[in-house]
Amino acid sequence: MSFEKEIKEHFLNGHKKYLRNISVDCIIFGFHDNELKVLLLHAKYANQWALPGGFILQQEHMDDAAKRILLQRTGLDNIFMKQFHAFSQPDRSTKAINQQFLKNIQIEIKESWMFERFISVGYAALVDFTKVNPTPDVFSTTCEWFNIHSLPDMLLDHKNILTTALQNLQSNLNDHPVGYNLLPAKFTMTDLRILYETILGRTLDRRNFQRKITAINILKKLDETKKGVAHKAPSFYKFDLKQYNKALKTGVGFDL
Amino acid sequence: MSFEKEIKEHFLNGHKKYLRNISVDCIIFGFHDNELKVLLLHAKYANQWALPGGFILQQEHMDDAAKRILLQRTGLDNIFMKQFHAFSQPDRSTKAINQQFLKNIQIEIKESWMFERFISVGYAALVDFTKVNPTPDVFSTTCEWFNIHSLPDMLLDHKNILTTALQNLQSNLNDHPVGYNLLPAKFTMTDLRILYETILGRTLDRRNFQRKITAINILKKLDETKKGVAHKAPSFYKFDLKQYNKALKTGVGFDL
DNA sequence: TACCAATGCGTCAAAACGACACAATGAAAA
DNA sequence: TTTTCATTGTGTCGTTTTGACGCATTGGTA
Repeated sequence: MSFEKEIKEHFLNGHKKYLRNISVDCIIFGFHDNELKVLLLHAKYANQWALPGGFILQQEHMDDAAKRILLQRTGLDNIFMKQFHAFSQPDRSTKAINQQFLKNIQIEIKESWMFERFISVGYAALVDFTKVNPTPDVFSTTCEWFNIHSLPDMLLDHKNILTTALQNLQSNLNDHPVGYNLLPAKFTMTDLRILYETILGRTLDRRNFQRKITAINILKKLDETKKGVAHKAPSFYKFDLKQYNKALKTGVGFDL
Repeated sequence: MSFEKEIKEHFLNGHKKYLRNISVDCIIFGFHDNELKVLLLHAKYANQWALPGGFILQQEHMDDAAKRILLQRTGLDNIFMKQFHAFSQPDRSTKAINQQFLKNIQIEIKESWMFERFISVGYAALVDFTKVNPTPDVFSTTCEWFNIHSLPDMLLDHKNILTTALQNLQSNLNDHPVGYNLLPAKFTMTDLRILYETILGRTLDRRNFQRKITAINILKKLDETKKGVAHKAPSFYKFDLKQYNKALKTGVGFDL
């Protein structure tokens, strides 16, 4: 199917394939160069950046829709995603943007489910930056990482969604471990601490952090040390996946 | 408009008034006789109990839809409600129940937006039991309070939604104060503690509870004491609403 | 070979916590 | 009227947790 035909089909008959008035937006966090980053798409012609998003198939669980979108944008599978909020301001409509989009590719459509208001449910994911292959969707030109402290102008309420996701991540940090998808398989204690510091936006005492994080028993210290670093060689750690997942579910009660 | 006409209009043209494929369910908690209760509706003909729910008007914020539903079922206004989760299993459809409902009132409708799948967003409210005037909707026969420990069979996944709401309430209890809508304006320390114990499902040390709850500074001790009680007359307290709301927003970090 | 920055482990005082003691209260019982 | 007694208000005490920081060790680098 040609691009034009595909778009036309989506605008005219997409509502048979997808649920109406509801969409999913994904906040895909990555960690690189000691910076927390988020993956954004550049919407064609709108000249604005947007969260990767999509719709829910008629017979699809919303969690699966979010994972499908993540897979399409990053190539990553089997990533833990968490729904955090539904955004429902009455003016959440991309009608004008979609009409401009259609005008630019010279397709004329009068009525479409895509012109209606959408309630969007936000899903957050934490992924390994290095494993991601950023792939734009048909409505976008590029797909890029942004440092969460230098975000561009964004579509609709997407910046608000992103901020909410970040706050959610921060407030969950005390009860739920973080890092499995964000760090390489082997990492140093400093790597992990800097990840926590980056998410929280403040420094943590190196020695107290080590005491607390080891106390919750989600780490395995390896015999191996990091080579080729100046000064004392730090030990490598890896996550005890069984304990890690247990902690994810039941929660750990520790304060950083 | 007659009942039949109203129903027919709702099934045939409701999708012009409301958003499609998305609904709101309200978990309305009340506190009475030292028991945590929840308000349920008895669905006509389905012979099952259900959460009070409804749909979102085309130009309405979902939060407002939840408040509108709460007002209609309880007569209460200005109550703090919080969205806690969106439920999206593909089999969330009341098609069979709605068709049975229509058959019983002898209305024949082939196609309707009401037969489609709905994603439902759960909202929780904590209300003053004594101020509630339970009012069933057009799809229900009665509206009653149930102790959360003796719930009846419920429609679809409503029991799961309710359980999730309760867990949410419990896990928020450490960070956010509770009680303003659940207790009378003046209450004793024991009243408040029993509320906390009821929500958490476990006992709390009377003296330590008092120490901790006073530490977060949301209470004002009144000069008045409770009259007509056997044994020592306890002081009345009321919430310092300014501090209470501040604590609701920013969170208090205390462990019970 | 000396330097030096980062690591790993430990210390210590202050605060928080759980468990519990005890006097004060005031309606009910004797 | 006096005694009883469940409940309240406040305080104690030993333990644990917390935050802040000291210091010897390590291993590449100057």
